[in-house]
Amino acid sequence: MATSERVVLVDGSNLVYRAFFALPGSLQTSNGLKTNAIFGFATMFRKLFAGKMPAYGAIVFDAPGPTFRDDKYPEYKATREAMPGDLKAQLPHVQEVCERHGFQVLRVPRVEADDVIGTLSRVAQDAGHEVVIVSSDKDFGQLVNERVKMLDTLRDVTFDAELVKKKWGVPPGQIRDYLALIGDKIDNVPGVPGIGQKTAVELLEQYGSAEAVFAHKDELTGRAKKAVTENEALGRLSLELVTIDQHVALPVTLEDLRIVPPPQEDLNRLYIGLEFYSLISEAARDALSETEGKSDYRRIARVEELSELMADLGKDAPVAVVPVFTEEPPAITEIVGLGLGIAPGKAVYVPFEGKGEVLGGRGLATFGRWLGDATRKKVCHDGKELWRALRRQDVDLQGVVFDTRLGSFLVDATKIIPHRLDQCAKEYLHRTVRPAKSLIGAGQSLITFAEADPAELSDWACHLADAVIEMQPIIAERVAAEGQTEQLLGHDLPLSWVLGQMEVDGILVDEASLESLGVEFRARLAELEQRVWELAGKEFNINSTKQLAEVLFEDLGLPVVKKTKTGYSTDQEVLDKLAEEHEIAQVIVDFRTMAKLINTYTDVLTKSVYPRTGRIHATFQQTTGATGRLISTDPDLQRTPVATPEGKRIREAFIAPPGRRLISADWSQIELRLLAHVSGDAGLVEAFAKGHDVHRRTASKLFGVGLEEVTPQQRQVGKTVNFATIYGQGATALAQLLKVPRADAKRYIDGYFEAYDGVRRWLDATMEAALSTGYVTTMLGRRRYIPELSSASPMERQAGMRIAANTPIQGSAADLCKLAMLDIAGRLREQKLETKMLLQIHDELVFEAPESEVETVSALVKDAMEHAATLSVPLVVEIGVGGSWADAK
DNA sequence: ATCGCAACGTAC
DNA sequence: GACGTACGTTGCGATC
Repeated sequence: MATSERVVLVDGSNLVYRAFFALPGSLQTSNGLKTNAIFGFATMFRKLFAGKMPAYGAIVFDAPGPTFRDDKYPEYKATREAMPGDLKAQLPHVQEVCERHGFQVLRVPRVEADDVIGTLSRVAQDAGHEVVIVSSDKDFGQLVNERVKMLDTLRDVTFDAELVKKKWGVPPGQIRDYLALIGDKIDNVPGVPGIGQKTAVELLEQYGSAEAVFAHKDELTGRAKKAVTENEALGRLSLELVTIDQHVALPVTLEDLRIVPPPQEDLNRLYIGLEFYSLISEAARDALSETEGKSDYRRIARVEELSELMADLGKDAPVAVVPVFTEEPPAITEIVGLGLGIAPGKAVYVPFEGKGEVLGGRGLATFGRWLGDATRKKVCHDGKELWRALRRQDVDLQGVVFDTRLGSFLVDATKIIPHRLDQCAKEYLHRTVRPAKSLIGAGQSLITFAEADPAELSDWACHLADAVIEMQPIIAERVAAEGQTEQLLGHDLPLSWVLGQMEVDGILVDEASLESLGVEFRARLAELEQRVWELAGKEFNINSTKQLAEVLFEDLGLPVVKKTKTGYSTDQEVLDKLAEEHEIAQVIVDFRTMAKLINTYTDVLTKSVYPRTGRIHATFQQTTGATGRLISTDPDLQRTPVATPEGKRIREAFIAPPGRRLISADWSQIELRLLAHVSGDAGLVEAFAKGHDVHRRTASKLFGVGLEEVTPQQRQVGKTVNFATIYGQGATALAQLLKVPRADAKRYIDGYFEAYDGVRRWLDATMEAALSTGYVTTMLGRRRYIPELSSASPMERQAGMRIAANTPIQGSAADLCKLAMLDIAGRLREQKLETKMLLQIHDELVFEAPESEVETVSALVKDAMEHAATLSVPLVVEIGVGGSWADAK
């Protein structure tokens, strides 16, 4: 028998309809031809060929005229509406797209497309081929087996027998019975009226087939019995209608469907006519890589092969290492396998767990020697994530010489966020990587990577690793061109390991107190809810701003303070105003506060605790914050409440274990000090140099009073105006913030720039430089490009200006903190201290220290943070120590 | 059912 | 028109 080849059978009308409705009608050529359905088809071909060209293929449509089903049941498909004109007009072009991919278009008179596909599928599998049916129609579920899969290209889900069962509740062998029972609205198949999806699944589980259900109708009970007894005839008819005939006579043989790819130029010409410019470049690139030779992807099956592979791996050229996890991080997952990108087009997949032949724990232990060998050079895309996962398997990843994710961030932080591998492959290689969804499904049909098809998984991992090894030199060159190589290799890459350690260590949480806090808050929430309902005179969902607005502004007739894009605003500011009018407003504010604490904090934090350690192991994103700030996710610990008494109680649940203490160290007014430094403003620098209260000083200038005469209210204004500068705020915003007339706010701003004219000059210079170069820089020379500055919209440009004002300050503060973290991590290591750095909250670092180290570490940390950089103003760090995070502040 | 967006609130 | 950087919740309409 010939070797197994791939046969792709496309359910033409299914795809054409779905593309038509899924893609916007705005997709059209300049002369008005709608192209959404055509585009859907064209992108499908790109997806199909992303792996390899199938050997055979056909697109099947229904031929006009009746079929045997219509003879049998005149109402068949009778309810179907005529094809929309916009779609009909696209059909000839769809056909052309198919033909120029080498696919035949089949229409067989008196035979429905389903039966053509069914028959071809049988012929192909009998010949030993692998069949892919492209459709989302559940009818085809009945054809699925070992050799036949069903592909939903729009959702990127491939159905095998297991997924069919998962999705519809019955295995492929029972799909026709299932459909016979429940019917099919679209095709107007009646089914057995009275039997729904749930009952059908139950009946088939018990009896195995529709036929058997009919045979045992007397044993049934309740509604099912009545339904089956009364409608058996309809059920039998339905069974005939939904059964795909796999033995129809066809005017073609499988061999007639062998794909002979027409010249690429033909397709390009067609795409140019249809204005599918993005696909033209794709096609041209695909053609190019085709001429460069086929990719060499393989899979390691035995440990012996592994040893051979490891011999010279990464000795000279670095190797891309791309992990496949059981499920998508950041959930704590295990490593399923590693893709190794050895050279462009050449990759290997090393499977440790999962389906098919795998190397198991012994394989990982063996390969761990290579992973831990610092002399073997590796390239990662997010090495921290790999390092962290390997740590759980007792492997210490060493020898990472480049990280494409960190590199991409330094090339241009904001063009793509958060610099995932798929985004980067698109940006730097113009390559679309196959989405994970296509291997593991989504939603209800979600499986783990360990359960994915081994051949596909291997191919996918090789693709990813290939992308990384091909991206590396491109990104390295761009990083160098931006002058960021030192930043990458000297700061960001080393810092990633420090962050990884922080993530692995995690912060200890007092779960019991968090939970009792939750119970208490919930009780209070219930009371507040009752009170709101009482005052409103009815029960409603207070969380719904829509319902709430209705109650406030329609039922109670309260005055509308401000509006949102879609209706009335009910935010804090509005409620504060309404509190003067009606008691309900304050209760709603309290309700919101309580709901927030429960939903966003107590509940989420409790769920985030990792049972094995009793700790929360958040992730620190290094490539998300546009200014270079670190970002904590899963959970977001940087937003742990601190302002209110209730919020503080949440921080009390973050604790040190017995014999240890938490140390919190935070910079005082880091951003204002940086503003003083970068602007060199004499007054501001002097204020900090002399240790004056800078908010008081600003207030004294604004109000023209002596430092001693500044009232607390005036100082508050000074503080707000100081911050306004950092954020590039205008008079309107400041006025709202201070609740003063806009004219007063304007006077404050003018007064501010009069008092600190160095700041004004710096802002002007920064703006000028930004406008001419298109970017701003931070202390360490990191760049942020600001495309908004050249926008046609004045509003966008204004936003660009604010970004330009803020980024050097916020970004430099981030730089400073990263420097301090690197320094501290190094010193803790050198001095063999047991203290662990756990959290970074932008200007605060939190440590867990043994009692005996508290004094040493406090001094060490203070010193490192205060001398992270030499500025024209002193840096001041405040240290707190306590048993909990709340106490340490 | 699933997805994306709006509104809101929290931190620095 | 409006305050820079973020994350994450709930609700809700649209999608298929």
